[in-house]
This record gives sequence, structure tokens and C-alpha cells, in this order.
Amino acid sequence: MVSILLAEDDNELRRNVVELLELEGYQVTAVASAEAAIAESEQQHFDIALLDLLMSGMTGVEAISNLRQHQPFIAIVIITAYATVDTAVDAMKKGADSVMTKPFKSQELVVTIKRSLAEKEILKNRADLDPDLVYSALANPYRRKALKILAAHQALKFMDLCRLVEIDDHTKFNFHLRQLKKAGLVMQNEKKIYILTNTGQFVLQHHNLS
Amino acid sequence: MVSILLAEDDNELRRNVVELLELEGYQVTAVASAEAAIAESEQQHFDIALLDLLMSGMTGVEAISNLRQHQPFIAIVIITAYATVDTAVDAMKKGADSVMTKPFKSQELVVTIKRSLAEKEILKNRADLDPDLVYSALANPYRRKALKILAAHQALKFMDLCRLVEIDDHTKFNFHLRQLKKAGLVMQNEKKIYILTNTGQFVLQHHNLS
DNA sequence: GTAACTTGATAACAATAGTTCACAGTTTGT
DNA sequence: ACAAACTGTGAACTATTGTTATCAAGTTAC
Repeated sequence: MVSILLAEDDNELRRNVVELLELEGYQVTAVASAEAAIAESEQQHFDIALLDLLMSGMTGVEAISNLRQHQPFIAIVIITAYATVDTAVDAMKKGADSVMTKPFKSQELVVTIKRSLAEKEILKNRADLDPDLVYSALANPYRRKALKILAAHQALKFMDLCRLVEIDDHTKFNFHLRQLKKAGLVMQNEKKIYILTNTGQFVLQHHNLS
Repeated sequence: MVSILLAEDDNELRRNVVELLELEGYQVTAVASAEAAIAESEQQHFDIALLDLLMSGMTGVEAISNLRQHQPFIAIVIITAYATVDTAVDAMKKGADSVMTKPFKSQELVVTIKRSLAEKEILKNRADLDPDLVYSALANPYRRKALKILAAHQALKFMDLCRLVEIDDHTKFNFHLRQLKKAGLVMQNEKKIYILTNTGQFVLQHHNLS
């Protein structure tokens, strides 16, 4: 079941949103301040947090880094009545995944929640891969280069990739390719041609290899 | 000298912005489409790109990933007359560093440019560190744990950190700590107490270690 | 068919990473 | 002052990573 953490200091709106989300089948924990939200996040796991921007005490945006400390994969949606482009940009810079304006229709909220969860879903994949192997695989310039080239060309045959990485000894390159396969970043398709796994694509997107 | 790539299909506005930015001492390359901007980015280095959202052909937001392909550290500002919170959020999700609304005052543009460059400045630091060493250092759960703990506690003495990482043999932990030092992620302050380097803080921020 | 290229497996080896042990100088508490 | 805990160094050793050489099955070109 998807668990939602809601921080909203308007009592009536909070009750309404809780009711709405519970009808949608979510499990909701509602609090009235950013501080309370942080405290809750230390107690139990949440998939997504809906934070009002302006509350007495800490703002929703200020709470983001605290929430992520205990729940690195939590999706965060900032909700605010006074949203401008600037406040939205600021919230995104500070780590929000989305920003909604108040007032909103029930369906807008549900759609935003579903989309934010979907976008985070890819991140969850990372949880089931072995970070030791991935970092170890990235700790070599040939392999980082191979990944980048593979990302650019989508699919490459062994020798083509080998040449592009500029390793003259193909057996040496074969070794590095195996390391990439072992780390789950690269695989061969049915025609034995090398492609990135979606893990590989994710890693490449988020690591900006140099 | 800071080099700016400007993509704007309104000829008059483009000329005005070029004039303004050159007066401010920037070196500006101006084009009239996202496609032309991508082509330029393959020719020379830019510190920052100012992209109009709506142009004939590709939008500014669609060009972002292409630009980053050749220039991973480029800062990107999306400029648009029809900015809503939703379009701004979308642009940020796709990798923009900031979003500005048209029309804007000269000073707003200059301030936004300076701030975006400053925020990217941290990234440049990464360029001068050895990715082999960093990834290698991260390829071990003890070391990732030590980094996380160090980030939470800011500063820790050797034995305190060792206990928190739950390694019983302090000399074994000492080895891993040396690896972290060698990678430039951790250092000792004047009182010999262990702290993260700013490289270490950057890595921790951007890797969300699991 | 055969010569050249492709795509691997395997073994032998060097270099690096990681562990453990022994020991020693420095702080800290009492 | 003395013991205990702290903060290391260095040597010995094992495991893993990375390189090189040899060999071989499959594919393609002619």
C-alpha cells in the first residue's frame, strides 16, 4: 500500500485531503507542521510527502533535506497558494519533485501523486542492485567510456564498441565488458549485440560521468 | 571569460539581450533555434545557455539533454513568456537550472545568470578530482557508511567514527579511512578530527548513497 | 573452400585492495 | 604517576582486479 505523509496547517483542508486520499486507497499520515513531518519520517516509511509551503515554523521546502535524510527515495510535492514561477523554481532547486498550486481539484492531486510516484519508481530499481558492483564498475575510465559510447550509439557489436573505446587488445576489453555485465549495467540482446540495461541507463543519467 | 549561448527566435529581443550581455562583459553566441544551439554546443565550450522555451522547431526544454551530452557542466536557463508553475516545474524536471519569465528587466537576467553560474561552480570542482579514486572509494559499504555518518555528525574523532561504522578492528577501519582520504572525500582538521571535504559533501549530495 | 575478421574462453601473471597481527607514541582519566 | 583508551604505522598475507598471451569456434568476404 502506498503511504503518504501530509503536512498542512489548515485543519479543514487537511481533513478534506485525508478523506480524499483515503477514499483513493492510500494510507495517509497527516500532521500540521514541517517539524512534525520530520518527526514522523523518523518513525515510519513513506512513499511520498505532500508539504504545504507556508506553515507556522519551518516551511515545506526547508523540511525537504531533513526528510530525505531518513528516506532517500521519498517523493516530495510542495503545495502552495502563493505559487509563482520563482517559488516553484526555488522549491525544485531545493529538491522538490513537483509543485502544486492551491486550490486544486481532487483529480489534479491524485494525478500529481501518481506521476511523482511513477517518476520515483525508477529510483526504487536502484535499491535492488548492488552498489558495490556498480561503483566498482564505474571506477575505471575504459568502462565509463564504454558506457557513454553505448549510451550514444544505443547498440553496438563487440568489436565496434571495442574500437570506439580505443582498446587495441580485444581480450582486455572483453574483461572490462564482463565487469560491466557483472554489475548489471550492460547486457547482450537476442542477437548478441551489446546494449545498456535500464539500470545502466539510470546510472548514466544520474552520474554524469566525466 | 564567461561564454553564453543564447537561443531566441525573436530577432529584436535577441539583439537586445546580446548587446546587454556584451556590455556586462560576457562573450555571447546567439542563435535563433534550439537545433542551432545544439550544433553550436558541439563546436565550442559554453558556461551557460539561455534558451527560449517556444521557438519554431524544437523547444528549449527538449534541447536540454542534447546540450548536456556535449557539455555536462553547462548551466541552463529557460526563458519564456508563457511561464506557469506547471511549465516551470516541467522544465526543472527535464534538467533546467532555472526558469525566467519574459519580459524581464536587464538586472534580473544578469542576477539569474550569476546565480546559476555560482550554483554550477561547485560542479566544476568535480572536474579536478579523480573519478577512478572516487568511485573506487564508494565501492565499499563500510566507506559509504562512514561518509554518511560523517555527513550527519559533521566532525568525529577516529574511534567514535569507527564505532559508529561498527567495525571492531580499528586498524581495519583505518585502512578504509585512508582510502577515503586518498580519494579526497575526507580530511582531518587542525585538531586531527575527521570531516568531509567539500568534494565529499558534493559527492554525498549527488549520489544519495544507499 | 579458405583466408581474414569476430567473439570469446582460459590460464598465467602483476598490481591493487582488503584483512589481520604486532607494536608504539599520544591522550585522557583518576 | 599510572593505567586505560586513542590513534596510528608497518609487515605479512589473502582476495580481487586488471593485463597479457594462447587458443578456438563462429562469421564474412572473395
